[in-house]
Amino acid sequence: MAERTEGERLTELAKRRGYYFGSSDAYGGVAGFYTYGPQGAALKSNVEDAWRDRFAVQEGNMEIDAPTIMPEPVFEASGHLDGFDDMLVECAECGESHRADHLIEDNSDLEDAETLSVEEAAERIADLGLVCPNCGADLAGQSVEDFNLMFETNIGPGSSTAGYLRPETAQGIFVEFPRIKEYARNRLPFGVTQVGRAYRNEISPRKSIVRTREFTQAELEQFVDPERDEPDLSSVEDVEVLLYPADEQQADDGDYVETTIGAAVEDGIVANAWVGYFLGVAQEWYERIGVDVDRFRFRQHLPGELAHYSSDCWDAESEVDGDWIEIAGFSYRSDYDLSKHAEHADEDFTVFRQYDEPKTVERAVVDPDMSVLGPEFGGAAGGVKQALETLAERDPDAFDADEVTVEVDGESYAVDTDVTNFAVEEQTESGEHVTPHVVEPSFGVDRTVYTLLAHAYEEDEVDDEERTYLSLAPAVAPRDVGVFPLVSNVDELVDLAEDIVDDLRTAGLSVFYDDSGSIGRRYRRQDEVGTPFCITVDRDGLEGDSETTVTIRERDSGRQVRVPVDALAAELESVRADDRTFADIAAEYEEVTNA
RNA sequence: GCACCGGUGGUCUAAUGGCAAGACUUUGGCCUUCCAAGCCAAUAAUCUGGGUUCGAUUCCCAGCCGGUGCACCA
Repeated sequence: MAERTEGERLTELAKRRGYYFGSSDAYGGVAGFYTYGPQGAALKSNVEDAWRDRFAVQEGNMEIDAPTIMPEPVFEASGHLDGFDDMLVECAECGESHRADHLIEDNSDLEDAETLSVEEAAERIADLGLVCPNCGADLAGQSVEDFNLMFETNIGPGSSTAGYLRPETAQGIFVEFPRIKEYARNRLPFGVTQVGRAYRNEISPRKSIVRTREFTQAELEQFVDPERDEPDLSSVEDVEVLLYPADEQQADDGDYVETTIGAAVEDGIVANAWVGYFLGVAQEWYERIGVDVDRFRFRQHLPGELAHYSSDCWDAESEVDGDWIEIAGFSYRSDYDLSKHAEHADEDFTVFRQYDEPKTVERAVVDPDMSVLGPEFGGAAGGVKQALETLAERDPDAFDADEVTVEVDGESYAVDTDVTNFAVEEQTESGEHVTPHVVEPSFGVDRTVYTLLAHAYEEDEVDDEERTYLSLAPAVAPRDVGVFPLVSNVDELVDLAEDIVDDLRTAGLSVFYDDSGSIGRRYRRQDEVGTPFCITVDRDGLEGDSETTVTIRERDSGRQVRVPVDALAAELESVRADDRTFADIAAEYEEVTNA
């Protein structure tokens, strides 16, 4: 037992107890896809609900639900098409993989090797006599492989419209921004969330549900005015966090920085206040759902890891089996995403921001006489008009001369200044269009679930016997409570237990009824799936004149208290909602000491 | 994708070129006791395909799945 790693024991338990298992096993299985069993589906759904509550409801944000398939142009705009279309060539000697396009570009005057087909790239490599940069072996004859991490599909019959399964949920939000901003009444800041599946055709899925080809993300896109909006840090400034900044990672004796969100933002460790705000929110949220804070940190991206548009990015990481796994990313993305879509799509991805006072500005304008330009320039007239408008904005002085010259498609056109109707007009501007900046907290739901299970996995000894239990937080545990009659051959006990099951289910709790085998066995069963409480109906609770009582047993400690039947639903709900703890309940009622 | 190792009931293991064994779990029955240990019974497995062989779960090859390392993770 001791030799098996945490991950192996977890995988075994997950399979046996219905948390998750490899999909399509009946057909040999398929790498990178997992099915959540009854417990896992409930746990995951509880995690998603908890995330929704914190990042959508409590923040006053909007949630949308976009399709998982989107047409090709979306990913042309987002950069995923190019970004994923890497050509790799592998060295036969040392096994190292290299970007084929980069190798060719570095060793020839070709600038756009990315546009080559894989066959052409392989030919170039042979022609240029390229060798492996790692070991120097000849790369000629090695096949060049196309790497597209997006799943491609066809939309509709035939194959006219190419589509892709989204590699992240975020694009669904960015693409719909022009309409969503209307729902936000064009006022920044506002946040949009989405919880859903995303797909990446990973080369090598690993580590059970940590790296899969289909996974669930919970993402928030916070749209802010970069010049005006500041987060309200007051609610998180005292939150304590363990930071691992880039410079500490690079230092020989690099160490963590234990600080508070307020101090980290003030000291500039976390450069962006919005990022800092969400780190604080996330820290508290992770704690609440049961992440072990001693095995949790925020790690800053190293300069080399940063996407070129991102000025600061932090990952939330949890420790499992000595490895740190990324469970969320907090990225300042500037206006990159919306600007990209604005370039490619025919919609307005800006928000109109009104000035405090309308401004009067002088603006140079032209109103060319097309009845002259048309006959004179023919088909180029339209282009000339546009060029004149641009010129008036950029260089109004040019219109002081009798004649202005503009270039359209390489041709020069001279226009009589009178014909342009150049004028400097006073205009009233009430505001301006701004492209919002984006702060993106992006959570991996599956990895969060994995972390919760790994951090909840406990083994201890009760009466010299080994016990395995999942110390899951009541807020996310798949089952809220188990209900047992102490023995199954006493009708009174069974009847009352069944009544309690009905009552608790009516109250919205997830209840598991069990009357088979010894009571200890039933407790163990629930311990292993992580049910936080078990209610046992015994004779003692039915005797005497006072109200009927049953015992509630707490999973981690095994402590029991005797609680009136009428109080059960309210007590259990309050614990699930984090309003009370078992200790509060224990203090209020009589503790059972036999056992 | 490469390399190495592995793949037997739900789970963990055993064994075997000739009827595949055990433990735990599960289910039914008995029992009735607050922490998996009682009794009886039942269900349930050799990853897939090809080859060698009279016969393959076993040996060989390929694939699939899993673990580890490398690479990859925009």
